[in-house]
Amino acid sequence: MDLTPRPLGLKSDDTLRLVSWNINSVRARIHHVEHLIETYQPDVICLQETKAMDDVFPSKIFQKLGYEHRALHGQKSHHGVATLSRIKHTNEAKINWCEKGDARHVQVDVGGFELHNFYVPAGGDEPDVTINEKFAHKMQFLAEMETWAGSLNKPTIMLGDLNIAPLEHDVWSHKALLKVVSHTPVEVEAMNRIFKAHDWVDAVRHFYDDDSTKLYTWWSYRARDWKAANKGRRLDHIWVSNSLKPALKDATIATNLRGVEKPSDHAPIILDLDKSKLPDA
DNA sequence: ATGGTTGGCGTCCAA
Repeated sequence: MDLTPRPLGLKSDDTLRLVSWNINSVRARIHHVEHLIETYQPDVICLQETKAMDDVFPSKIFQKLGYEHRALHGQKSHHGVATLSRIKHTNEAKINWCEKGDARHVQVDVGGFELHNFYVPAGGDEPDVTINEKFAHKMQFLAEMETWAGSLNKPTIMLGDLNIAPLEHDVWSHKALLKVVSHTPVEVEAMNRIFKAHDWVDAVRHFYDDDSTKLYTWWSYRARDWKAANKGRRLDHIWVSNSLKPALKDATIATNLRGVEKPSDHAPIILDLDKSKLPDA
């Protein structure tokens, strides 16, 4: 079975290509980044779970590959996000979600929109806020995102590892996962509230709008054969303001990068935007 | 079948 939803067409000069990828350690997988860049030539790369402080982030390698503009929000051992760009970005900022000091967000202005790169807490094993502090943290994070989304007043793209698979066909088995953190109704409802708090478009599902199409971005390391089992979940997302909808060109999930040696457990997700239909930068 | 694997300044934790 071919897991790639649909290959992207050749990248043309009028395309702005965005990638979001939970890389699970940027240092362990720097060659995978090089492979991603060779294959797709993205203009902007948003990474999550970089697991590296800014002083050990492989900035020189990205510089050499043409990503001169970097917004790093790193943390030792855990979390960490980074937005790397070939085009100039401005107004770099970080939000301290849940007042925990975790490196789970970085934003920039680029390409005529605000770009927010997120790593939402996974939430632990037990979907019960009264006994699982990690799940309580996840729910609080989502509540803060709802308020944040309601306050947006510019064309915005938000993306990253949101650690929720909202739709029935965003998981391999809706029924089997109803009580599994990432697909519980309480999480999906919280995600839907964020979706309603701003005029969002789910930019990846937009190109596969037949809701019966299974789309996954993550496959557990624990499966003997991830591809054969194909018990995936769509945990990674790109949402764009409705005002940016005319610029949407194509999207895909780069499952080839889940199949390489020592892969991340997440595949990159890729969005192509029509530069001529974006607001002036 | 409640297992299984991965990365990190790590000898367990979080994912």
